[in-house]
Amino acid sequence: MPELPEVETIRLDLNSDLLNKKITFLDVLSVKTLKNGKAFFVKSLLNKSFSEINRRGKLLIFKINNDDNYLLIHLKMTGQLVYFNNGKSIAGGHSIFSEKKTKKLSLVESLGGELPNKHTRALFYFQDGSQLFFNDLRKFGYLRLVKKSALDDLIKKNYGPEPLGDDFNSNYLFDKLKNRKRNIKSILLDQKIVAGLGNIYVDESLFSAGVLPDRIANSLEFEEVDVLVKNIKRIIKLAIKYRGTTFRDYRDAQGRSGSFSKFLKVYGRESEKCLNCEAKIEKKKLAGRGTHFCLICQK
DNA sequence: GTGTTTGTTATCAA
DNA sequence: CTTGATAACAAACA
Repeated sequence: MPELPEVETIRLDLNSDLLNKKITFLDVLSVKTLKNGKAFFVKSLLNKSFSEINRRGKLLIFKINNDDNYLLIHLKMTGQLVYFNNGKSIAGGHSIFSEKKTKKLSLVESLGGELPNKHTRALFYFQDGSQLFFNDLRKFGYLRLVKKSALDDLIKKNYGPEPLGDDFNSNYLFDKLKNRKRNIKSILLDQKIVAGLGNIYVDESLFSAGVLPDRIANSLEFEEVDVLVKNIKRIIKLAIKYRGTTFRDYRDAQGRSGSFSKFLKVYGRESEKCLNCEAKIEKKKLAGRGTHFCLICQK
């Protein structure tokens, strides 16, 4: 599922390729995917172009040239942004197929054939012939146009610091934890506390920090919080470097493919042997999520 | 038919 | 008011 590193990878790719290209055609195939009225949405974007693409947590923020509105795109669990330009393709987000199944497939095949397909919820055509598809199997993702003031309000209200920001540090997190009785995993999943972590990176960070996911927040010593923060930053940086875990682009010929999957130490390794000790990786449900951990390495 | 997958919000309870 | 826990959303797969 796209978390911060996957969304950041998409952002960087799109930023280098589709800025300032006029939108010559767009269509919304699933009205439910829009948070605005369709007519307003189409009218607001047609013949416009994006001047920059930013990100806050897992939310993509497209700035529009000469316009007050911003286009927000959230991929939620199964959203993808697929960009085609001159035969080269860039895909981002969650694949609807498992990794094993997609390995031998081309991009188009992995998406189930030609685009748009039955999961395409919106599409953009640009002046140079390039195309952007928003696919979302489960329809949790959305596209939304908002004014600057509304954008500022919703970010202030819903988003804590970026994990790689200087304002996300040991003192900050320790302060957030000291009066909380929730488990540490649910705290780290809370976007208001730190914006961008999801199930995979929380499990990985807690494992590397040696902290059990069901530890009560206020039971963590400062030293443990310090180690946790350092590991979150390290893992998020590494995951961005390797273009994310669920992200797959198919430009292997250009040598730009890469995946963080090979660095995963606990996520998806239920009942396999721990990479640090001889114990088996445990899995249980916590905070409503599949949660992976090692009983020996994490205290 | 059942359980599982998870980002975010709504809802309810304490 | 705050906090925390859980259901709901949706679709596909094992």
